[in-house]
This record gives sequence, C-alpha cells and structure tokens, in this order.
Amino acid sequence: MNEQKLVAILKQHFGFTSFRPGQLAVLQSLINNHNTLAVLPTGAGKTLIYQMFGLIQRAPILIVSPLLSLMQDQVARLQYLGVKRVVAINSMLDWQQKQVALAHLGNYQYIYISPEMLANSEVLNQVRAIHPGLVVIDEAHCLSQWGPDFRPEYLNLKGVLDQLGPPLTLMLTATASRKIQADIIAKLGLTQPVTRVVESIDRPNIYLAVTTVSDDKDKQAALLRLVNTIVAPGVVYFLSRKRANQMALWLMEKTGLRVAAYHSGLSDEERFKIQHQFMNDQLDIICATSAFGMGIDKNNIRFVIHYHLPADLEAYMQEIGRAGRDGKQSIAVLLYQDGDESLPAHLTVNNIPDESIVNAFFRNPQEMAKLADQDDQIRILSFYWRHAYSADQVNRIFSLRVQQQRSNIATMMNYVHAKQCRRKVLLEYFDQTAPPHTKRCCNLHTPALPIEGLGLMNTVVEPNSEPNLDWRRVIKKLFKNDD
DNA sequence: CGCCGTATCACTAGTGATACGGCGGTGCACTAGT
Repeated sequence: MNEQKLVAILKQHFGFTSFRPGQLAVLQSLINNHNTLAVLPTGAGKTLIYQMFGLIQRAPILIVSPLLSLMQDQVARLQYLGVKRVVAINSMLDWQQKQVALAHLGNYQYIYISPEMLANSEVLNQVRAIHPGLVVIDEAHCLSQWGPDFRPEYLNLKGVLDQLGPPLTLMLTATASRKIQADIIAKLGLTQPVTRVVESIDRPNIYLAVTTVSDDKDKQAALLRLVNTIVAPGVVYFLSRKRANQMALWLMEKTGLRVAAYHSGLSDEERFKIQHQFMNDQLDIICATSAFGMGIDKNNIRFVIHYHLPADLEAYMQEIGRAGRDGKQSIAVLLYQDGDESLPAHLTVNNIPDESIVNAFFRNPQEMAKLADQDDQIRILSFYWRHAYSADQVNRIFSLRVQQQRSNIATMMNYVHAKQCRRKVLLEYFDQTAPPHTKRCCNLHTPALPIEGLGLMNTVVEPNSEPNLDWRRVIKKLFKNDD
C-alpha cells in the first residue's frame, strides 16, 4: 500500500493530514508482514499505528498491556472515538463477564490483555481460536525490566506467540537502548529479522541538571529552593514511599502549594483521585515513587526532580520524559548526595534471590511453591520451576541479572559525574546523537541552575496580595496523608 | 548496604555521644474468610 493511500485513510478516519515521525514506517513494515520494534517518544501516536492497521487488515488485534489502568484508559479512549468492538480481558471483569467476553472474543477487534491473563490456558485457547492478525506488546521495555524477577509471566509471552502461530508482532516502547531492544526480541523468541523503527527520543525542551548536595538537610533545602522557584506543576521522584509521604507533607507546609504523595501503598481510589486532581491542575506537585507515571498524559508538567537516584538510565529517561509534553521549556533536576547509589543497589541487586535461596527452593520445590503467596522471591522461583528451569539455569539468570543491575547503576553514576554534555551522555546510551551543547541544554559548566534564563521562574507573590491558596483543602490534605 | 530514628547511658538535669534495630519499588490474578 503506498503512502498516498495511507495518508488518505489517515485523513478520512482520523482527520490528520500527515503522519508523525515513525508512524508511516511502522505501518508500512507491518503491512509488509514484518515483525517490528518501534522506539517512539511519548506522544508520537503509537495507538494510532495499530488502530490504523486494524482498519486496513480487519483482523483482531491483541494488545498486551502491563497495567490495568492503561487498558481501561485505552478502551475508554477508543470507545470515545467511536470504536465499539474493544474489550479488556483482566481481573476487573467478574467471572460471568469474563466468560461472556471470552465466548464472544471473535466479535472484538481490539483486545487488551495482561501477560498474566495470557498464562491462563483457557484464555489462551480462546485467543488462539480467533487468529489475531497482530499482537502488540505495549510498553515493551517491561518485558526486559520486569520479566526476570518481578513479573515472570512476561517471559511466558514467547510461548504465547508460539502457540498463536506465531503471529505478526509489534513491540512498542519510548525508551530502549540497543541492548534492551535486543533483549526484548530475544525474550519473545523472535527468530525472523525484526524491523526496527527508532526515532529520536531527545527532548530538547527539557533542561538537564544534576545538583550535588552534601547531606540530607542540604538536599531538602535544595528541593525546597527548586520547588519555590520553578513554576508548577511538577513531580518529585523518590525510591521510598515513606519518604514520599514525609516530603509531601513537608513541602505543603513550607510552600503552601498543593502537594500529594503517590505510591502503591495507597488504595486504588486514592491513587485515581490524586492522579485526576493532578491532571486537572488541582494539585501542584506529586511526590511519587516509580508507581507514578506510565499512562500519565499531562502535557504541562514543568519540572521533574529526583530526590533519589533511579536504578538505570531507562527509568530516568522515562521519568523525566513526563515533563514538557507540550513542548514548552521544562527542567529535570537530579539531586545527588555521595553514596546515594546504595539505595537503588539494594532495591535491585539485593532483592534477587541468591544462590542459597534458589538452591533451598529447588531442594524441595513442591513444598516451597505452596508458599508463593507469602513471598515475592518464592513466587518468582515457583514460576521458573513450573516452567521446567533447573536450579543452575535460574542461578545463571539471576547472576546475569545482578551483573546487569550493577552495571546499570554504574551507568547512572556516569551520568551524575558527567564531565561532558549530559544530553550527550544520555543520548549516547540510547545509541543516539545529541545536538550541539548550548546554554539551554544542561548545567555542565554552571553548578547553579540558570533558571532565570529558562523562563521557568515562579511569579513572585506581592507582599500585600493574598496567596492563591484554599486552606481548607490544604488542611484536609494534611490530615488525610498521615500514612 | 547505609541511613534514620529511637534507646540508653553519662553526668549531674538537659544535652550529647554512642549503639542498635528496622527499613528500603514496581503489579497482575485469585482465593479464603468475613
């Protein structure tokens, strides 16, 4: 199918006169029946690609998605656009709804599903029966990042694809180095050559800064200074829920801004509420763990500050990439204190079962597997055991994983201590070329942040004017967040 | 592993030094017992 024809379909069904970068190349690759891996920045219109492919091929499309909330959003969005034959198969359906949906699976054109649900043989049989014309792995980096030691069902997708044919496969992500790309392809067991469509993931409107502080007090002071200076809304990332809670309260007290914490310790209702308040500009700052982000499509986030060091540059890129979606000047500041790397090291490396645990498990796997509900490590080990891995194989997987995580943190530290342009360091990690360094690029030669020059200054409140603040709301919040 | 908060002791009554224990992220699905 030629470009003119595709543009005509684009115009007729979506009202756009031209494709965004990457969309056409991915679409043409799929039409030519090539498995495709697309690295496209957020906002590039990834959904449109498979939606349009669905229009052309008229075959069911299976979209593997990591989060329930993402599935719900996508389903709602398609339905809003007038696409009715769309469904999400997940635990939000009750038993009866699930049976009905599975029995009529052939009626749907877009089927959203979790990797865990695809591990259910009854579900997989139904999916196989409708012969999907395309399987989309959305947020495909999860396969690499979550598969080995957090959500092993992601590793099961290789078997799922085998059972389905294998079908034409599209892997979508916004951040994947060449190494991660190769890992995604390998973990899916794709042997045919894969077409890669990689667009620039540079975000020139995000100023990159690292501020080194001497201790925690100093770090808090730096955070407060930034939050008081830079115009909201913004996100502050933490590696600890407790810290996120504390700092949300503290920032609210110190600044009078509307601040809330967001992490997996909150109920679904609270998370939903906070996310939507932030979306609607009813909150200025979110103090979050990595639970906050995927699927957040707020375009006016002006700053992303890291209070703790992320475990790898992929995570960092994902998190700072949430700033400045509207293209306006934004800023990413990483606050670093000597030794900060030990926390991400702990959370990654030290949580991977060591040899003694693996060996103990495999000495009595049947009994141990019964405890899978009580312990995350046992749960992962049970997965490998059920899938006929030996203790040796598992030990090898984990030891490689530990090495990888250590090297990821080292790479992160490379960014922190960069002696050259930070954007260059960041983009080179993703095998991309950075534009020439300018003053508006990063704080390489300027330890103090030139925020003035960036036009991100908060408007100063006149001494006599009332601060724009609803105290009742603030007080209500203060007493609500004492987790 | 390294940080933080609390406990304990010392010495002479409120503060400081040291020791020690606990803590630290991400999500799906399913089930048992209320």
